[in-house]
Amino acid sequence: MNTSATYTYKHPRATIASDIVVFGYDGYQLHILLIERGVEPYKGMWALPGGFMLMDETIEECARRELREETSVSGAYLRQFDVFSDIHRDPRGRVVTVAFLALVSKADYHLLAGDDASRAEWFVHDELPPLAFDHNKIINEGLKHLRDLIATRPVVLHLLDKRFSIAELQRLVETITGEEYDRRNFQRRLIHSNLLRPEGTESDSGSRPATLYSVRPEVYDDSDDDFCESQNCMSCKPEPKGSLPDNDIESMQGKRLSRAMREGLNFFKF
Amino acid sequence: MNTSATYTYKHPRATIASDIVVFGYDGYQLHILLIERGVEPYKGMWALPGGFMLMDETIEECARRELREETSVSGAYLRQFDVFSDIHRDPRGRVVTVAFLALVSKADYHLLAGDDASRAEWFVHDELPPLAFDHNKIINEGLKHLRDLIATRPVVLHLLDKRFSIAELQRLVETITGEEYDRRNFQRRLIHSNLLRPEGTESDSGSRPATLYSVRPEVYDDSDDDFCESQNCMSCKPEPKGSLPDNDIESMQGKRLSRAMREGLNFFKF
DNA sequence: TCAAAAGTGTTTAGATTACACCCATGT
DNA sequence: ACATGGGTGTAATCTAAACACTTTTGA
Repeated sequence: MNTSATYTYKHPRATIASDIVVFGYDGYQLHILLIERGVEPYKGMWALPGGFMLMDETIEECARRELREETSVSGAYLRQFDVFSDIHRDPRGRVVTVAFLALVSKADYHLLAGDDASRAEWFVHDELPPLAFDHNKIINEGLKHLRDLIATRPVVLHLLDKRFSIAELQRLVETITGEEYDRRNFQRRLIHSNLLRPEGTESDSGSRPATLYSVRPEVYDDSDDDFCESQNCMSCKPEPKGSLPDNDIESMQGKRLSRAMREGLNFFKF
Repeated sequence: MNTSATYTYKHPRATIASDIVVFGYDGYQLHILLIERGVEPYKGMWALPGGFMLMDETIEECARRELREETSVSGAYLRQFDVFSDIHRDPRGRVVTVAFLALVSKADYHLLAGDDASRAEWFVHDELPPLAFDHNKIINEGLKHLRDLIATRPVVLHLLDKRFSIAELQRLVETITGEEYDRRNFQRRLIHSNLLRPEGTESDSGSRPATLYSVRPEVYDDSDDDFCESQNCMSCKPEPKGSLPDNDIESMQGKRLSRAMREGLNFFKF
């Protein structure tokens, strides 16, 4: 834009930015997406994708744009989770950053560094390099938030590939919550949950191939970046009234489902 | 300060503010604290307490300061819950606001309007006057957040007076969640929860006086504006090892407590 | 002695856990 | 045929909901 223009105000103002903690899952390990900074400060160091808010965009739009520009990731599930405003958190001056969480399947993206980023790479979530700014703190809070979220909403599903096995999902939930669950109970719970639709089977594998599932599209409604608030969310309606999808509730060995199950919520609070 | 000084930057900047949704409970109804604006814009209209962030304070400090200056409320439980950044949300220009939740017992405060506020008053949470800016939206999100929070953390306890009856607590939980619970089950659950300590009884009442309780101080640790993360939180330790407080778990009619109960979490998800 | 709200005990439906077992595949 | 992980059935345990009943106060 205009490089010589300046902007003058009666009171000092901080700068507003967004930083995004992008979680990616590959069926085995939870990763975090980092960029190598191409400009000062902290040039050459790893950092979270993010950047300054423009005057004609909301902070959500800012997060989405920066993510796209710096890493080529687009269309991800995004959710604001905290604000960091320590006075000296940025050597350039007063910068207040709004932290976002993004959840994607690693398989969905080919990373392409751009803009202020000279590289963009996935790191296993607990093997991170030294980070610029207070990004370590931001990531820690992001992990905490993800743990909280998983107990309330089926957000983890965003981390899975289009088609996935229940074992993959279990590994994911276990790394996030830090607990272990009985393989067999976990399986039954999910198969009967009405959240998933079977869709083919694994190829190779050295053992019996697992059934692959996809998430019933009605389960999430991202229009508001939130779950289960649409009228069409079958998993959320107490009584679907009409005929049920494949997994007929009543046909299941005569056992009834828990309320939590029927509602498709509170899934991963084991 | 210096009234003629100006501040010049190379890029345009938004202003950062905080707004606080203060919830107050009086044993019967949930209230929200509003101020009458004493300055333009929206002069004379009701609004949330809040204001611009200064350069030498964090956004949390800003929220606390504005709350004190405009309403004289101090020492409340405060928690950031959302950021509002719509481009035209403030007629004065681009203002991004960080929304906070505050939880207090109405009895603890004598309101005293000050600063930009000409009046400060409590309103029943579902009988609010027309509000300035997008404050209606902020309050709605605040209520949603409170509902989410209550299922995860025992935050409601902050809304109660030092000493309270279980009936008061039940009314509170019911207005927040919008559900009704069996009085007797609710009672037992809480009495056996290990969260409360009996402390005298109600006076007058027209019927059998209720036992009053106070919250065991170990239950919350506000140092980080968060619960149950201190080493001293007895309710959170899986096995307190030593001797238990009054409410000995094993002595309770031989019935064991649920994990949720023992941990003192997930209390109000009925 | 009655109304009104506090508080206790017990039953039962149903949800979760633990675990034995069978199945399908590659080597 | 055996190792490996996928998937099913079921008994035992635990939890939460429903509700009858007793207690304590003021009028």
